[in-house]
Amino acid sequence: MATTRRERLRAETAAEIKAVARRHLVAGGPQAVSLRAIARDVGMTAPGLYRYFPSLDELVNALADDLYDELAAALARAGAPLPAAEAGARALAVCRAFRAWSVAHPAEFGLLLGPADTEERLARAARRFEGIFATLSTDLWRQYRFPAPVEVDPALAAQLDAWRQRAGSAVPTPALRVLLGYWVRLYGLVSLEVAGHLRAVLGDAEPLFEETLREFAEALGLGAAYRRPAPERAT
Amino acid sequence: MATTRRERLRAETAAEIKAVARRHLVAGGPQAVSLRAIARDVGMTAPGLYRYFPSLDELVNALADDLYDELAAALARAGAPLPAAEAGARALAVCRAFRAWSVAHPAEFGLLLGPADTEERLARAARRFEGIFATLSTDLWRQYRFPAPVEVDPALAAQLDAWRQRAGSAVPTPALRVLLGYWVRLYGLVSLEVAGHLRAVLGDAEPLFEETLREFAEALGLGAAYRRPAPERAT
DNA sequence: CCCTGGATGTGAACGGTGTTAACAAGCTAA
DNA sequence: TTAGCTTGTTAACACCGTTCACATCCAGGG
Repeated sequence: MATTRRERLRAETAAEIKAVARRHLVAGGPQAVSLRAIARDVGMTAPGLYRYFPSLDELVNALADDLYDELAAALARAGAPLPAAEAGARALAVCRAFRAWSVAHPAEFGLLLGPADTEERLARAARRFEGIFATLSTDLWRQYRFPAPVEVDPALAAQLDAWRQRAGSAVPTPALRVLLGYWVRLYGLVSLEVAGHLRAVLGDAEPLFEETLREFAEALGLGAAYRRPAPERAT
Repeated sequence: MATTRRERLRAETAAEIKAVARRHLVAGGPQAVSLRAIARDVGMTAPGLYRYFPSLDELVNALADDLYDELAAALARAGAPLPAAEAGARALAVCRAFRAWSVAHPAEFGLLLGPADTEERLARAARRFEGIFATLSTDLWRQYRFPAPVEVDPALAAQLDAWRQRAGSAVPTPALRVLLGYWVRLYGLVSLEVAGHLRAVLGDAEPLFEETLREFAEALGLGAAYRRPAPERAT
C-alpha cells in the first residue's frame, strides 16, 4: 500500500473513465465509445483523458484487460465451490459460467472474443485463455483419462505437440484433440448465441447448450455425473 | 432488358461505389468505410452518394447483400460439379468452400457473420443461411438416413420442430439435432480461425478443419467416402 | 427544334469525432 | 515559500455523416 494520495485519485478516475466507457459500449455498441462522450459523462473535456490514456484505442485496450480479469474471475468463482476431486463437475460449471457471462454481457464478449481488430488485443486474449484452457485440460486428463481417438492427423498432432510444449501442458495429443474440439463447439455455440445468429433458429439456446455439455460429460466418461444446473445467476 | 441508358449508368456507379466500399472494408476494417473516403475514390463528393444510398448504413447493407450473394454462389459452385447422388460429397465440398471463402475474405466474413450490429443485418443473414442449411440437410437425410441420438431434450426438440415447420424441412428432429451440432462446430472453427483466435494455438487451422469434416462424414455413415481435398483454390 | 422537368452532382454548413499544442491552475515536495 | 510536476482547460486541425440550396445535364414532349 505504498500508494500516495495522488496515485490513488489517479487510479480512481482512471477506473471511472473505464466504467463510463463500458457503459457506452453496452449501450450503443463499439462505435458508441467516443472520447468526447466519455469525457462529458466523467465531467471533463476530451483532451483531459489523454492524461490517463495515450489514445482511445489504449483506453479500450485497458478496458478489455479489466474485462478479461472479470471473466476469468467469474470462471474461477464458478469452479471454486466444487471439490477439486471432481474436475468434470468443475469443468461443466466453468463452461456454464462462460456462457452465462457471455450472454449477460454481449457487448463485452464482442470486445474480448469477437473479431480482433488489433493484433495487440488478439495476443491478450490468447495469453489469458491459454492459461485457463491449459489448467482445465490437465485437470480433466489427470482425473479421468478419458478415451480419445486412436489416431490424430500427423499435421494436427505436430501442432498440438508444439502447443503442449509451449503451454507446459501434460495432456497427450489425442486427448488434447478431443478437448480442443469441445472448446470449438462451446465457442461456436456461445458466439452464435451472443451474436444473435441462433435466435432465428432456436429462440433460447440453453437446451442445445446443455445437451452439448451432456455430450461433453459423456465423452469424458462421467456421463452419470452430469446434472442439470440450478437456475442460473448472472454476474 | 428494358433498361434505359440512365438506369444502366446508375446501376454501374452504384456497383462501383459498393466495390470501393468493399476495398476500404478489407483494407482498413469496418471503421475505415467512410462516406467521404469512398466518394473521393469514386471521384465524387460525399453528398453525391446520397443519390444512390440513403445513408452509409444502407450502403453497407447493400454491400452485405451482394456479399451474401457472392458467398452463396461460391457454395453453390462448389457443390455443383459433384453428382447429385452423392449428397455427402457435396456437403463436404460446400463446407470446404465456406471455410475457403471465409478465410480468403475475413473482413467480409466479419460483416456477414460477425456480431450483427443491426437487427436488420441479422435478419438478412438468417434468411440466407436458413435456406442453404435447409436444402443441404434434407438432401443429406434423404440420401443417408444417418444414425441420430435416440432422444433429444424435449425443450430442444420443440424448438427444432418449430423450425422445421417454419423452414419447410423434412428432416426428423434427432437428425436435425446432429446436423445443427455440426453447423455449430463448423461455424465455431471458421469463426475462430477468421478472427485469428486459432493462430496462437494452431498456426494453420486446416488439419483440424479437415479432421472435423472427417468426423462429420463418419457420423453420416459415409466414412470411407471421405477424401482429402485437392489443393484449394480461392475465389 | 426548343425547352421543361427530373436526375445527378456540387459547395457550404452543422454538429460530431480523435488528437495536438499552448496555457492555466493546483498539489507535492524540497 | 517556492519550484516543479500533475492535472485540466481552451483553441485549433483534420476528419466524419448528413442536410440544404444551388448548378448542371440529359431525356422526352410540345
